[in-house]
Amino acid sequence: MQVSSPTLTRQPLYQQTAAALSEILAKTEPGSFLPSEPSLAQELGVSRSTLREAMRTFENQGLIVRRRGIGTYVTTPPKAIETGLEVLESVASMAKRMGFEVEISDLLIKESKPSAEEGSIFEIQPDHSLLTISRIVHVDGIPSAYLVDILPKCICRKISPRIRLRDPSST
Amino acid sequence: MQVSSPTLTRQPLYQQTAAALSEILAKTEPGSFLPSEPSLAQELGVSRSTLREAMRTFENQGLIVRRRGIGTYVTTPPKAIETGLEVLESVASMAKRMGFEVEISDLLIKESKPSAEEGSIFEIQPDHSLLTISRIVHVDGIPSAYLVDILPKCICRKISPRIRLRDPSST
DNA sequence: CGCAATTTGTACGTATGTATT
DNA sequence: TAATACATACGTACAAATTGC
Repeated sequence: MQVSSPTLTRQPLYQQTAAALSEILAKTEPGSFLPSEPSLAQELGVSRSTLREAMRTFENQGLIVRRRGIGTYVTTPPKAIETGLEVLESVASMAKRMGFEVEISDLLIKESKPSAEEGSIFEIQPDHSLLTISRIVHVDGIPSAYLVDILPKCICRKISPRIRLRDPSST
Repeated sequence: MQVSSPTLTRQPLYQQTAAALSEILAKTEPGSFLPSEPSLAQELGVSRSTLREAMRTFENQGLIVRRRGIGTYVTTPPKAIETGLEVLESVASMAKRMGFEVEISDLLIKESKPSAEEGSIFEIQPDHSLLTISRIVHVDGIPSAYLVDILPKCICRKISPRIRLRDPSST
């Protein structure tokens, strides 16, 4: 199960490996484990580093889960979809990884108080603030996704300590 | 500008490097270039691989842009925020990278026809379908973000060829 | 136009750390 | 304790893109 002939280098080896890996994942029962990295690498004829680079994609997408000391198993897919979507990975990073040109436009950040529903989702007090971040992702120039993230302002620091909002009144 | 003493290994070296790099980024004028990877690596006292692993975070966040043959420069931040937020990287991958436990719940995928506004955003025909994907991201068990992605169904295949929707009527 | 220098991207091999069984 | 599996880290080499000569 070699990945490709060494002479054809149109695509990076790790992407070719990802393609081959994709077929293996498709044939693997959800919940069951993949072979170990060394054996998989040997089977595909690539180094372990390259294999791991290829696996990275699927891990980010949440299609596989890797556990130190245990192994790597294929995720049980969510009910609504057959194989994974970008449940974990963002559309932007996914497209970028596949070699497309990615641009962000219409970035908009709003601060607001939670509605009743939002309050129940996040289990926060009504006086806490929510941030709503929306933007449009362009893939190779065409608008391809409209993304909205809603998250408590307090969480924001935890996840991304570098964030610093300007005074909203100045916009 | 060494990253840390070699004996303290509480945190992976590339994360310590990311922290050090973060300070460098903060002191770097937006739009200007960083030193080359070899020199930066030497300055920080780590290998180029480790430095690149550290840079990966910021690249995914869109804080830096790397150009082969040119160099790496710091992004001009969007108007609304002082430093970058997860404009490119999803909340989930960011949190995961920082070592938090990440779970996805309440995944919901709806198919619909575009509204007038949505049609103008995506520049598609009214008979094309839109997919609305929503889910809640839990970081270390607490609900931390509500994410909504809206994208044309036709785009979906391009970005994520592995997606395969089930018959909506069966849900 | 080609050629060389610079810079990031990819790929490999090896060694060691850490978690699980 | 030992064996296994993934995680991290290093060094090296070459490929590919860009710039300047």
